[in-house]
Amino acid sequence: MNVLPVSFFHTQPTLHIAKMLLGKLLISQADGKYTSGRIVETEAYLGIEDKASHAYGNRRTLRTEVMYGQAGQAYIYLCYGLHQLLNVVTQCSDIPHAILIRGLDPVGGIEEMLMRTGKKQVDDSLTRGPGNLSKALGIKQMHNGQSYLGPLLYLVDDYYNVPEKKIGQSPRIGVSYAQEDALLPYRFFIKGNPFVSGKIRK
DNA sequence: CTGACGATTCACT
DNA sequence: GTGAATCGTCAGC
Repeated sequence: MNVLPVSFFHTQPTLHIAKMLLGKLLISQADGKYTSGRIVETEAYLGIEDKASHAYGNRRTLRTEVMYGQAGQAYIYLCYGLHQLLNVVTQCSDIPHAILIRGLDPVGGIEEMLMRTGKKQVDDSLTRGPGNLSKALGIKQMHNGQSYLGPLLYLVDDYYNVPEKKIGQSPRIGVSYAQEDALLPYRFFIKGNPFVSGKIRK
């Protein structure tokens, strides 16, 4: 059981980090409660040269500033005015890479997740998809800029092993606006896991 | 200041 | 398969 060190987030390529995050534990603290899940789906956004990234073309605004900051922070983006999307900032300052967490296998605090989402029992939709998992974990704007080394957010290696042959790769979801970059295979997922979103799950 | 729009989800046809 | 919900952000005026 080991909290990932800050070096994990800047000493290897972002695409590699996105793949390595599969199987890691994500823990959140909100309203004094801890909830956690195992990451089963991620997407990489490679900053200034990636048309799907908010930082494409080196666009630096109040919103994107977090991505230009230190590795290992959370970048949280309000999508469609409804959904908080949870990212991990990677690479050194001024290189605005990020990884979107898109799917979690629930592990701890499931009762709290059910309360937050208003569900009566666990089903695949509890933490499948970036909007759903943020709701279940209680992710809000207050988590923007928080470190994944704690105390509100943690990424933990509990030595859960994801075999290479269980890892799938595909284009990212919902980024058709990014033209040719929409086809880049920057999405990673654990094959067959029910908490992976989208159609391509194996 | 204004308008268009989105890294989504869910209910409904 | 289609459309509504819903609001912060950003480019352009």
